[in-house]
Amino acid sequence: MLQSFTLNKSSMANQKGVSLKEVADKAGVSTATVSRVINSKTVVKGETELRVQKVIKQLGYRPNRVAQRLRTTRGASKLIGLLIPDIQNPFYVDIIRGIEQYAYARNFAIVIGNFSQNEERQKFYIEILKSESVDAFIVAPFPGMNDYVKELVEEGYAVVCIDRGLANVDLDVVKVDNFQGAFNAVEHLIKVGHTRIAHISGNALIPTTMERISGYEAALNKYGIPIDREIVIGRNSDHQSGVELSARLLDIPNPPSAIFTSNNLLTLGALETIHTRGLKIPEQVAIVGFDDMYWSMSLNPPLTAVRQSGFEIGRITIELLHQRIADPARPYVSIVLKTELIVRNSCGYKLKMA
Amino acid sequence: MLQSFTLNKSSMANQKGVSLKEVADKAGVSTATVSRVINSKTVVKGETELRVQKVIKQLGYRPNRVAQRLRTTRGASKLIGLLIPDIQNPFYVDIIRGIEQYAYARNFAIVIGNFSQNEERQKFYIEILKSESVDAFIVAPFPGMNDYVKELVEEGYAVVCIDRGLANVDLDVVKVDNFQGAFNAVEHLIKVGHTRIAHISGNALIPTTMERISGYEAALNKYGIPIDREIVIGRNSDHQSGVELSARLLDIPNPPSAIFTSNNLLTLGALETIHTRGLKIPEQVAIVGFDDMYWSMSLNPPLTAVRQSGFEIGRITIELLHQRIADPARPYVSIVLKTELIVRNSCGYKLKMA
DNA sequence: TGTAAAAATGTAAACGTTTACATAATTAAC
DNA sequence: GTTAATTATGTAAACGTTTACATTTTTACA
Repeated sequence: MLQSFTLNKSSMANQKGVSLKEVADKAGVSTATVSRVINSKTVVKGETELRVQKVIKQLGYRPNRVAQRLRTTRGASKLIGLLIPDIQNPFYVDIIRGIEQYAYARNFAIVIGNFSQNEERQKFYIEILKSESVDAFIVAPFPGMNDYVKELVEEGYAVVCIDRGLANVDLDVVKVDNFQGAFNAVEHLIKVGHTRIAHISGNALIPTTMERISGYEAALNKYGIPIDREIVIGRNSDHQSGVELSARLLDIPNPPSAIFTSNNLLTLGALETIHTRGLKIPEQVAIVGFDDMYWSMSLNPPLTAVRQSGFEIGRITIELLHQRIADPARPYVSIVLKTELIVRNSCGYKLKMA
Repeated sequence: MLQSFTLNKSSMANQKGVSLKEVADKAGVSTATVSRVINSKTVVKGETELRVQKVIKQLGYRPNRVAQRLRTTRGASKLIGLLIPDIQNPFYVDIIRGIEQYAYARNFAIVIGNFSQNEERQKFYIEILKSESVDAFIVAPFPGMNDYVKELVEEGYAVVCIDRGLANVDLDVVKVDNFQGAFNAVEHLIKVGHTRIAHISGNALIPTTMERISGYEAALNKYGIPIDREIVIGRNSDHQSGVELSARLLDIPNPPSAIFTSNNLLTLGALETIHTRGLKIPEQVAIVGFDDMYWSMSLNPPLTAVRQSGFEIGRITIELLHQRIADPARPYVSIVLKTELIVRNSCGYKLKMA
């Protein structure tokens, strides 16, 4: 005899979850009471609360975040929009990890918009995120975004800028001490004996880039080494620029003995060129890069690098956002984290003890 | 005389956007008509449509996606949940980039849950994403997730698995030919003269891992090389495992002359150990890894690797999801992409021409 | 010109919550 | 044992859309 098929599968299809109303009915209370239990707003009488809790467990009820978001005013929608310039850059990945960890711990969800260093796309994502009713924006702002981000603040969104601030706009910023980080890196090169030190920088319109250039110059100045503009070059903060600009540096008649690169993609690009040409590091050309990576020791030789903790930046960002939402009038702060120079073998040791 | 301050700034704070109703009022039509114009569902009379469009432009109206999502049934909420095992792994980053690019082009937003290879956290994210009313899930399922993911399918979500499928559950899968990829890598090692080839594999509970082991074994078999279980070892698919397992391999009395690593994090870990010990690649130990990276040429020597296109996986995934939403009854498919062996300098050349 | 059919638009309910306000139950004060 | 104050709960509107259904306008055809 044939077994009858259970139709569970198809009958379950497209069912929406348990609603608050169902919980209310089953517990014999009003929807308001259930809502109050969930949000533990007003005190609900012990007995009632227990009964409602039980039904919630029993039915496996979970509030629909979309309905919550629609109903509540900004600041309670528990959603954060995250605008990332380049998700291929491990530094931003670290930031994302930090943000994610602490955001979900506070019951915030995050929506990521990776705009690939493209201004149009960043604008596009801002519009999308607005229509998703986010509470807050986390932005690493790109040149040309000043007005857009300013608008966000004026419209009442909580906004935190990471990695760099915004000219003429007051807001919360979490970044690292780029000047000091660059200074330390270049000073290290000088101390191990280099005097002809090049710098490959990133997008000149980003404050971070300029701060690192300043740190580079300050270190040279301190040791009385003249700055040669021919070997301070920059374009974009990407891998290809690293490949090409390092080639340009190595092609000049009097090439540098060391290169300081302004971020990890530039570093990797420069390494590609150096290896392709069969140059020995650090003997023929030394290199120190801004941004450490968890696999810097997998490079050959292991890379000396300026470490900035993206994870920590993420953590603090969420903290700031949380405060801002709780108190929109709190004064703006700018948090500047220290960097750390991780010395490995890509710079040479000549005068290290000097 | 004192200028009066404009209060625009503060009065704009916390304002919500322009609503459909406002558009309707200003255009002198009903909300239904505006909605129809937006969704171009029913034909709206030319003149009316033009008028509405004009008001939309004028007011800068954008539909509130949250309200849309609340109202519509599943499949129209234009939100995709993405469960990523490890955002630090560049392969998944490529997938994310592919997904993102094509998702936003189709007006889908994505929410990423990076569960860091943690089963509990994967479950946690699934619950969150459900309460965000996503249309669909993209999952690289972890051991122990079978039932959970199965449930998603049964509940009517569109689900696509990436990188690996699920035992006993029918669904759409996008992956690469792991067997062939591994086979090619190992065959290459054999052709350049290696016979004692080790394999560092990943998490044994993930199908991908097993397929790569099979490919490894098949290549050895083809050339009559006996399989030595002592040099086929695995643990997790992370950097630290690569560091430690490669050390173990190099410590045995009769160490391998070549290592085939099962993913990019293991490769980087192994490289760290090899460089730390000052071993020359490929003379003292050769290495070929699964997963190419955009900076494989920045390694020294440049890495020979099996390339799988994460970006392409992402593209196809969105395509499949789109089809599934349009036609929930479409038969399940499993898409298997070819890999490509990128030969660089980490394996040696001895018998390459043979 | 009148009527039926087709096309365009409007009305109002619904999605799942939260919350101001109203009401009911309890406690406190006399 | 009243009444007032307090506490607990309920009622219903609102958030911004979409959509089934109802109504109005237009078109087609006799």
